[in-house]
Amino acid sequence: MPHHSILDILPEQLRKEAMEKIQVMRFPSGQVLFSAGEHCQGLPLVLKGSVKVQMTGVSGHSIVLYRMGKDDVCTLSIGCLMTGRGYRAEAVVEEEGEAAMIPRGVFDRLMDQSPEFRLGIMESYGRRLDDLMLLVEEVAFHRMDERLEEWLQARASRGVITITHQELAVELGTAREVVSRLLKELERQKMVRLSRGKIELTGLLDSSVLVGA
Amino acid sequence: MPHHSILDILPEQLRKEAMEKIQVMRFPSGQVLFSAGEHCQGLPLVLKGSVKVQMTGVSGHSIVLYRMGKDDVCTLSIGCLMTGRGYRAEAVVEEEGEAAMIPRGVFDRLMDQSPEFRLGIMESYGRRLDDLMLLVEEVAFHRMDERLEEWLQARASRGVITITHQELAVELGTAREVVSRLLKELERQKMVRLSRGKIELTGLLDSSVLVGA
DNA sequence: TGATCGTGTGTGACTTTATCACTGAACTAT
DNA sequence: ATAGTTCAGTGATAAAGTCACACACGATCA
Repeated sequence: MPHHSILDILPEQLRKEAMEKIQVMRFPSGQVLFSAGEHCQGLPLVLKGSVKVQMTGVSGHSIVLYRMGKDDVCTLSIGCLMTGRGYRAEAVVEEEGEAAMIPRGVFDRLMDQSPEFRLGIMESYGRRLDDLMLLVEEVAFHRMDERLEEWLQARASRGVITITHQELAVELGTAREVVSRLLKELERQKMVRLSRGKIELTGLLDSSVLVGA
Repeated sequence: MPHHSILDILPEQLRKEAMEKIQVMRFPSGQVLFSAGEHCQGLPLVLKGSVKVQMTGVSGHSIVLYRMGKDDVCTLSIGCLMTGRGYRAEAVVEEEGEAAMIPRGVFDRLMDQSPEFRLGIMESYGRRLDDLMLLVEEVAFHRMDERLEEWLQARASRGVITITHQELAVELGTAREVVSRLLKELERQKMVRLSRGKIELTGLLDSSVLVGA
């Protein structure tokens, strides 16, 4: 029995009807849920796990746009579902999990019948828009060293992160060399310890702590 | 009698009801429709003119996120309307025009009653999301000289553009000095002629013409 | 008809980031 | 152990961002 905040708020009758037509899919870490150009079959609701959405530019470079986790709705799919256009980005599973697929017909019906469902969808859209606006500002105006430190902090203020420099470069939308150099500098400052495919955070001092003091 | 594609497709009955509660506002060039932090009173539908939406980062720098023109819906307002949060960006009128303001109650009713209206709203969201995704890619991976040339081309492939370097910098999300230098370089290449507050395009050769040949 | 002031533009010096080209180190599979 | 693959480090150079300041243009006012 799939649980998702946007389904749980539905009135009993509608929820039951919807449940019957919803398929739950499991996805292993690393699986590509959809890639650029593909067409959308239904609206995925993330029940468990985490998925990153990234796009690759004409330049061939990629950047991570946002992540989806439990109780998220795949906002991108809504647009593709309603307009029939293909995806512009791709979604890759980071942490294995499962999603409920809402077929087009059920989606239309829920949008029509349930103000709660509509609100959920609109909120999801609003959040994505916000995320992207913030990302634009981040990419356009923030220094790479600060962005890298923030990323590391957000991921784990202490402990070991398993990621390659290349993947980290995609997270930040920069080049692998840049990440390597910045990390080396952090290592010289004793803030991290580096090894192949791993970054150990040892003494990252969040600069905002100093500034905000 | 206001005309807007999302209203014109409504069934007669609903359209009439809506029209009664909609206020049409005129706005002069330069007017700020809303700014960051403000709360939203209703959903603006652009009937005429053009509006640019820009945000200012913590750094103090600004960047233009997208533009709205005839038949556009102010997507940002939807989110603010439904969640009650304040705007994160600001909207400035570029070309004087007018907008129809849909009050919250009418918006809710239209969303509830009209699949056509819903589709229009969702399409609008989808387009914005696409715009922003493209912008992220553009900002993260494209060279400034190319972006500048593209911007000039898109604006007017020939003729005089009235804009300051500072404003152009905000369009591209960069610094004024960078724009000044790139423009000077274009002037040396006889592609533009510069004067205070004006850029005359003389012989801009779109590189895509050459590449695509 | 200058003098003055606000705004826009030009530019040097320097830092940060991106790109290119390559080396070597670390894991994997045989 | 060896060969192949993926990751990481680094020098050289170009592009872009930052800082500081000079100057140019146009409006206004005495």
